Formats: sequence, C-alpha cells, structure tokens
Amino acid sequence: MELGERKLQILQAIIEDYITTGEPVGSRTIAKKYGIGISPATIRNEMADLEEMGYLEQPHTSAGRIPSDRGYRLYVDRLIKAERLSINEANYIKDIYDKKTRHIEQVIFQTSKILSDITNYTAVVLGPKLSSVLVKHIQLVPIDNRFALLMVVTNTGIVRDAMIPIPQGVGVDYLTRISNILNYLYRDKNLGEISLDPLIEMRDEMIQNREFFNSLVDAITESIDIGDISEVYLGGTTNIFNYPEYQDILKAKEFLNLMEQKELLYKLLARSHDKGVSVTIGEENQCEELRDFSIITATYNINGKTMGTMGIIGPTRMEYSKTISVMDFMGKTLSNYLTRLFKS
Amino acid sequence: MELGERKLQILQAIIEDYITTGEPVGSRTIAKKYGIGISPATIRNEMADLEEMGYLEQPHTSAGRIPSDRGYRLYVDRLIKAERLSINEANYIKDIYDKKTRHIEQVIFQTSKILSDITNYTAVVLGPKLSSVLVKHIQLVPIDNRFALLMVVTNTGIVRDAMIPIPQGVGVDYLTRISNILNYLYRDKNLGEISLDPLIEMRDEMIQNREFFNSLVDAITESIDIGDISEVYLGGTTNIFNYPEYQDILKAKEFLNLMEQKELLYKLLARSHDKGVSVTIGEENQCEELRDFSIITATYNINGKTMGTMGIIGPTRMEYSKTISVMDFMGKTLSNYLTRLFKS
DNA sequence: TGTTAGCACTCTCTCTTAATGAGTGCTAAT
DNA sequence: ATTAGCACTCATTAAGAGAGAGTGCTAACA
Repeated sequence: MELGERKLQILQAIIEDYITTGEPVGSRTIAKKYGIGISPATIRNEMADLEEMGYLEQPHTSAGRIPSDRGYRLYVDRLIKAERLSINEANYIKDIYDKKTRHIEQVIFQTSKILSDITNYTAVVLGPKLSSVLVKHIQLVPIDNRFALLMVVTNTGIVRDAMIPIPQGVGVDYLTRISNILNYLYRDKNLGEISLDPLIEMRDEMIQNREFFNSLVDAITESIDIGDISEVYLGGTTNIFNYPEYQDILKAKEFLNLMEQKELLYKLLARSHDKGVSVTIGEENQCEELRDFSIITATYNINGKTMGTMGIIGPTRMEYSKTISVMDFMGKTLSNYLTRLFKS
Repeated sequence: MELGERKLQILQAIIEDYITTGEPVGSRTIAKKYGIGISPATIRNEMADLEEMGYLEQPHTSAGRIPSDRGYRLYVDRLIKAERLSINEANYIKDIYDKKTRHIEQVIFQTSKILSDITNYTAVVLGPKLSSVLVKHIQLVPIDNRFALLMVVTNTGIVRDAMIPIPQGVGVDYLTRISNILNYLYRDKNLGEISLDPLIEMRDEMIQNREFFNSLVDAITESIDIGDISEVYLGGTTNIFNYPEYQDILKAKEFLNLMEQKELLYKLLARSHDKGVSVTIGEENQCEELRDFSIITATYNINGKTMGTMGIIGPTRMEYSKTISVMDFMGKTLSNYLTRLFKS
C-alpha cells in the first residue's frame, strides 16, 4: 500500500495528539483539531490503512488509535522538524553553566538536573569517559602507620583514590620514592592505555614488600577501572509519575529499581558512540525492561573528542521533537563549556 | 483512669497485630489470636478505655482500632523487649564487613544497603562527621597551565578536592611551596578547628597573586565545609512501596522527593547526638513532611568517639522491636569495624 | 472512483443500588 | 466484673444500567 502525503499528515496528527493527551485518538478529533478538510469517515478509512501497515494500533475495537513503535519511528525519521528552545530555556541553561565550579562532577550533575527539569523525563548522564582521560599525578600519602592513600589525579580534575595497607617499618621516604616511580611511569598517560606490567615486573624482582606491591597493583587497577559505576548521574527519577501510564505503583517501582542499577544504565548509554543525537524507541531497546520506554541520547566532547554520553528516558509517547532539540542543544553547550574549561 | 496490666496486654496485642497486618484490629481477633482468657465484649470495653486515654484510634465507627502515635510511644518505651538477630542475619552482616575495602565510603554505602535489606525500610547513613576528622595531607597539584587541584586527605582516607585557577607564570615550585605551608599549618588538625586566618593574613601581605589566594581560601573553605551533603547515603528508597499505606502514587512521590533532599536528611540525622538507639514516632518529628513516618537512629563511633549516624525511615507501624535491635547491632558492628581499621 | 452521511454495533467507564460482613456500643443477664 | 445478645454503622464488593466515544460497513453522492 502507498504511504501518501495525506496518510502521513493523518499519522502525524494522531501521533502529536497522542503525545500530548495520552488518550487514544479518534477520527473526529483529527477532523476537528487538525482539520485537513476531509471528513471523519475518510479519516477512518485512512486510519484502517495505517493500522494495516503497522503504524497504528487499537487498544480495543471501539477505541481510537494509538501509534505503534513503528509509527513513532516513522514520525521521528520523517515527520519531525527541529524545534528551537525558547529564549527562557536557553538562558536558564546558560546561566547555570556560567557559574564557576571547582568540581567537574558538579557540572555533570547539574547537567542531569537541567535535562530532567526541562524535559520532565528522567535524565542519565555519564561522567567523562575515563579511558580518554590523562593521568597528571599519582601519589602515595601516608595516613597512619598502617595505611597509605593512593591518589590518581586526572586532567579533568577527577581524583581516584584507594587505601592500601603498608608494611611495618615503611617510611615516608619509601612512599615518596614509589610515588616518583609511579609518576615517571604514568604521568600524561591515558587512563585507558596504562599498563601494569612494569609494576608487576618490579614486584617480581622484589624480596621485601611483595604484599605491599600486590595491594598497590590492585588499588591502581581498581582506580583506573573504566567501568566504574560511580560515574552515573541521575536526575528527575520521579518525573515518571507525571505520566498517567505510570500511575500504576508496580510499574513505577519497577522503573525506579531499574534506575538504581547503575551498571545497566552505564552499559545502556556507553553503547551509543555515534556523535550527535540518537533515538531508541520502545521495542528497539536491547534491554528487556525498557521495552516500554524511549531513550534519546547525545554525546558531549572536549576539544572535539567524545568524552561522555547523556540520555533521557521517558514513555514511548515522548515529546520527540522537543526532546531531541534539547539534547542537541545540551550536548553542544556542555561540550563548549568543557572545552573552554580545559582548552590547552 | 488506671493503665492496668490487662490493658497493657491488650494494647500490646493490638499494636503487634496492626504492625504485621496493617489492618484495624477488632476485639474478636484479639480474643482469638492472643487469647488472654477474656471475651471479645470485655476486650471491647478495655479498648474503649484505651481509646479514651489516647492510645488507640478508630478510623470509623464500625472499624477496629489502630494505635495512635502515643500508643506506639508507650509500646516502644514500656512493652518492647529486645530481639536477637537471627544467626543468618548476623552472619550476613559480618560477612559483608569481613571483606577488605579500599574506600571508607564503600563501607558506609554497604551499611545503608544492609540496613535497608534487613529491615525492608529506607536507610539513611551519614558519613564520618568531618568536624572530628584529621587532616593528614594537603597538596596543590598542577593539572595544566591554568588549573591546579587542591586535595585534602584525611585520616579516614576521604579526599576532598577542588579545582582552582592558577595565575600565569606560576610554576610547580611555587605550588609546592604553598603546599608545604598548608601542610605546616593544617596537618593533624581537626577539620572542625581549622582556621583560615593565617592564610588570609598571608594574602593581605601579598602584592602578587592575591586573586589566587582568594580562590585558595574559597576552595579550602568549601572542602572543609562540614555541612556537605555528599556524605548522605541512601538505601532501599523503593521499599516504601511494599506497604499498603503507601500504595498511593502521590504519597509515594512525595516520599521519594523528600529522600532526594539530602540537606534535609542530613539535618534530620545530624541532630541526634545521643549515643545509642533513638526512636522518633510520627508526630514527634520536627519535620512536617515526616509526620507519617517513624525514624530510628543509631550512632557509630571510632575509638569511642561518635563519628556518624545511621537511620531507618518507615511507616509509623514499624516493626520497632526488630528494627531497634538491628540498629543497635549495626551501630556496634560498624563501630567495631571502623575502630579496628583505624586503631592507632 | 474517492468521499461522505447514516447507522448499528462494540466496548469502556461511571453511577446506582443492593448485599455482605466486620466490628462496635449498649443492655440485660450471669 | 464479665459476657451473651442484638441492633446499628460503615466500608467494600458485585451486579446492572446508561452514557459516550468510536468504529466498520453500507449506500448515496460528486
């Protein structure tokens, strides 16, 4: 069957109406609200066609139509037009980024708040990809006579640390020497390309303090571990309650529990490497539990190098047009901000 | 009116039944389940008395009774008996603490998980009180030619950091010198007793780099700021959904939003300084929004010095007996663990 | 041939009503 | 002082009746 201009118009009208109301859309509504100059009866015929083609669904015989995931996909790919942010929104965002900050984590956290505030959906933002971050300083600081703290400072100002037990009789000098070696080995190296081999070699040649070196290797491994979940920032988790389809307490709980699984969210977002905005609709989701949701992601970069991802999770009847614009804008704004901050 | 032995027995039976079922309790139930050898009619008379005294309430004329906050208070103060944790539970907890860790934050986080898991309520745990933590090391590390990272390492292994801009032409040597001064000034000082005066004095005598010193003072202030909310760990926020009285989506949302206000939670827990376990029931809560909840807190210490607080938030019909025991146990266990870790 | 008015039909949602049942308070007997 | 008996209250549930929204089909129309 052909997918003529008029069918597209009707599909668009149905989708947009359903997105705003959440109620199945009938032929009369389309004829009245989005008057294209044809009668409800004609629209009914077209709707039957669209359903047959898989773009619409009918909850039950005597109800209006709702878009299918396939319908949304068509809508996103062909019918949507970019929407500008309002001046208020743009200013609101800029104001927040204009404030100086001493912690990059705070910037990321703010980003998740802004996103969830503006879109009214749930926002997930990943911190800078650790694999492409540079080590600027490593140091072992004695805390008491039993523990030292290993600190790894990166060029984004993020500190990774770990406590390690130190053998008796080991003094500050010794720790300083080790620190110097570590700096010599790793400074200005990518976190992703750090090799522990030289350290392991050293350990194997040692007679004393092997235990200590083991801890050290472990601690460094842990510190540079890229899959760390602490770098997932959430915003607006309770926004989901605003939508009638999630008034059901069970569904809501399921969703919230999902959002607590940081590893899953991490994987979900880390996957999308393509620059720019990408949209995943309902069934297209890899993750079983998210088949009822749509996800829109965007990446941000520093100096043109992709550093992280941000995402919006909402019901499939999401305001795609608006949300895509917001994500696009935010990706660019955050990239600019960070690039300016770390311009070298 | 007298509060005789029998009235107490009946009150106890009603409260315990209501805690487990969540349904108003009738006279027949008491007679059958908790047979004290008297008839429902007699129990009804006693119940009427207890209501008059303010220990019970009636949702509507033809319903059973439910305990009032005052009733719970009496129950907690006079009727409860300590309950031992099951061996399984005790082992479960010990197992978790037996694992070595490199981050004290992780221990605190684990604690909140354990608490919420075992009790099935929402757990809040505050990290070590920063005011009684010692500074072990301060350092300025250059990140690039525009920024340095200020790091404050404490004896609990917690690192506070902040990025500060550095003036052009300032070299590593200069930063090292400043670091030395900072260490000289602050090492082994309590975070709570740190004074910025010497630093401000220094700044005022300077001609160059005043701007830089300003940033430095700000950054240190921020780093040692005790009221920092990042130290609030939550566990089991969605547990509230398990209780029929919070099936209402609005109430649930309200609760979750409350739990996102870390400052409020911080204040709530930081208030309870008394050692050991303390119970706050419904209306007794200072905080308006928590009038429907009960809160049980316990403190933990290092070497006998109170360092932090943990709390459980649940419905007023909470399993007080069980929960109080758990809190008592956990407070002691965590204290032991930390004391062993930082024994000097 | 495409469009439209008319109409019977379907299904959900809401409102009403009646029945059920748990629980009480009071009275009178033990 | 305790208890059996009983009338009364109130929430909850189920069933039934409309109302209303929307459809698909048919036949008439341009």
